[in-house]
Order: sequence, then structure tokens, then C-alpha cells
Amino acid sequence: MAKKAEQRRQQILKAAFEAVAAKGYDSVTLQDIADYAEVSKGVTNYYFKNKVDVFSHLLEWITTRIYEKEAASIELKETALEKLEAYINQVFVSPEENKTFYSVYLDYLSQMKHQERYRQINQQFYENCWSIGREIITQGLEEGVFHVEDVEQAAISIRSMIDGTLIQWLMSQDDGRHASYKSHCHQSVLRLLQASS
Amino acid sequence: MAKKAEQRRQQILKAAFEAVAAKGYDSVTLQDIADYAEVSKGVTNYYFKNKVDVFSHLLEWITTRIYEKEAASIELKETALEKLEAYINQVFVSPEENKTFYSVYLDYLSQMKHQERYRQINQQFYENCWSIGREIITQGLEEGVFHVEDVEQAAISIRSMIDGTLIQWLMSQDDGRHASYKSHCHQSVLRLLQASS
DNA sequence: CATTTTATACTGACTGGTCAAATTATTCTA
DNA sequence: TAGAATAATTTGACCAGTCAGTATAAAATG
Repeated sequence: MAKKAEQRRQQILKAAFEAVAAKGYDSVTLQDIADYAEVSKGVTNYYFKNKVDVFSHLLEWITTRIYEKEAASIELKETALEKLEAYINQVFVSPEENKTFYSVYLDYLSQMKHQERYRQINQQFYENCWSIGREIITQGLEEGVFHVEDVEQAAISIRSMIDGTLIQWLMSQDDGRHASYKSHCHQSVLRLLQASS
Repeated sequence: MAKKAEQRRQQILKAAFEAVAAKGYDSVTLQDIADYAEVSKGVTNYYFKNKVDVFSHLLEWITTRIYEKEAASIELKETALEKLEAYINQVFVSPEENKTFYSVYLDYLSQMKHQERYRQINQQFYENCWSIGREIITQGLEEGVFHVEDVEQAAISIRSMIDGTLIQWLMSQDDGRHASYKSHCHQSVLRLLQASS
């Protein structure tokens, strides 16, 4: 039955995610995935063409999930400023919850140089992120709270600031400073969008 | 002779760098390094304790080199605005020259989760970067061209913007848009430092 | 000729992927 | 509906290949 098969695939992806989070992209073996999924080794090859296929689907899952959560976070907010705050809050949601996600995502970033498929998936992710940025900026311009000339460029800048802050956050080890990175990022993005120069 | 030995070690590090740039961190073998250095496999193990030792020294070399070039680029400039521009110019110096460097650096970023030694080296690198930022900001404040409350925070923000832009640049494939990422980053950082909000 | 340096063969561990056999689920038939 | 027949799924042993690290022999050096 197709439903059962889809469930198995999800189970394997979840296992792969946990394995990568724990051991890092390049040291995860098919056996690891099988162990985390509590199935035998052959199963992975039964539901996926090969290892890269598993990891491609995993990247798709991760980026889609990140985007959906970000998109959902701004949905209910009214003003551009509220949306922006909700957006940043969602990115830095909590050490336990998000650190793992972005840390696995970072593993993929370095693989993109050599895996065209990963790059494509990431490109889609970027475009999704940029569209969130555009939405917030455009609304802010209408409300008169932001002042930017080039919406496209500003959207890219927002993502740059988020990515850059995320990396320093991931490297910082110190979970206590988690909140400071968030407000930090928020203030910087506000400066980017509100500067009148 | 100590001099000869040091030369050999440099030769091996250079080979390792080329190998990682070409094949990616996790698929480089000791044999690859030997091949790029045009020596036999035994040499690498003679001059370095093991593979991680080679790669640790390589990361140290890369981050030191990036920092030195950045520090040198602002040395000769007079004003804070000139220094800032020179700094950003140095980061986005040219696709051929720097893309490889940062692309290898990105490979390391994802390894830091599991290699304490790498994290330490990177921490030193960050502190060097922050110190460059601080220097530029402090001078800009004195000259009255920048307006920020917290110098430390602003320095971190600059690096966030640079790192974030670098990543999107590395992923963009399109070398033609290289210049636009540079001016892009420059304008954003200016906005961060000059905003009067 | 003694020491340092380089080359090479080897080992033991591990990997991704294959596959035939075992197991389980589903369908068919009498 | 019992039970055989068929299909789908799961298992784990296996293979061919790769790797880091070691041991040792050979060569260079001074």
C-alpha cells in the first residue's frame, strides 16, 4: 500500500536527520540510518535509489520545513514590524529546536559545491526566503515604517544578516547568549530597513 | 634541517588546500594530498601526526591568511569610510582568488560541530575579524561618520553581513554577479553603521 | 656510516550497494 | 471462508573497493 510506503520513507528520513545531527553528514553510513530507523540495512536501498537520494529528500524536507515555519510565523501578524519580529523570533526559536535544524543545514551548505542537486534545492529555499523578506518590506514601505530603495536587494540583505548571525550563533557553543543573538539580529535588520541615508 | 622540514610542511599544506578545494573536505584522502604535493604517501605521515593534524594546520593557515590580508587592506587607508570600503573589497577580492578560500573555509564550518580543535581556531579567527570591525567603527565614531551605540555588537553585525553575503555569493554560481554582491554588502554595512535610528 | 627522509607494500577496519532467501501481507480459488 | 498462490517487504550476509595508519626497506644526506 502506498500509504505504508510513504510512512516508511518518512521514518527513514527522520532517522537520517537524527544520524546527521549526531554524527555529521559525511560520517553517516547507511547502517547508521538503518540503526536509527530500527530496520535492517537493506530497507534504505529498497525505498531510496541510493545514499545521495536519501540525503536529497532530506534536504528538501528540511528546507521546506524551515520555510513553512517561517511563513506561518508571519501569517497571523498585522503590521510589518510585527511580522519582522515574528520572523526573526521564528529563526532563533530555541536552542534545542532550531540549532539542530540549522546545524544539519550547514552540513549541506558545504556539500553543495559538489552536488548540483543540493544546490537546486537550496536555490528554491533561498527564493522562498527572499519572498518572505519582500512581503515584509513591501508592507513596511506601504505603512511608511521602512525606507529602502531596492526591495530585492533589501530582501537579500535580510537573509544575509540572518544567515551570518545564525552561523556565529551555531559556533558560539554558549546557549546562554542565544537570546542576545536574536535581539542582535533583529536590531540590525531594523537598522537596514529603517536607515534614511 | 629545520628549514627544509618547514618547507615540506608548507608544501603539504598547500597540496591539502588544493585537494580540498577540488574534491571537498571529506573526500580528500591522504593519497590525494600526497599526489597534489607530488610526494609519496609516507611523507604526509612523517611530517604530520595524522589527517586531522594536517587539516588543523591547514585551517590555521587559511584563517590566518584571510585575516592578514584583511588587516593589511585597511592599514594604508586614512579615513574610516575608506577603510571600510577597502575591507569589503578585500573580502570580495575576485572570484578566482577568494572563492576557493571561502569555499574551503565553508567546508570547515560544518566540521566544527564535531571537531573541538577546529572550533578553537575559528574562535580566534572571529576575534580577529571583530577587532578589525571595532577598529573601523571606533575611528568612524571619532570622525563622526558612524552612529552606533554598541561597538562590540556592531562589529559582530558587520561580520554577520559579510559571512551571510559570502554564502549567498558562493552559492550563486554566476560569477558575473560577483561585483553586485560586493557593492551590495558594502551598502548594507554602511546602512548598519550610519543609521541614525 | 649514521641519521634523516622518502617510497612502497601491507593490514585491518569500514563502506555502499547487491542479492537470494526468509518473512509477511494480499489476492485468488474452490 | 480455509487455504493455497502470489506479491510485497525485510533481512543480513556478502562483495569489491577504499581508507588511515603502520612497518619496513631504500635512498639521500651530511
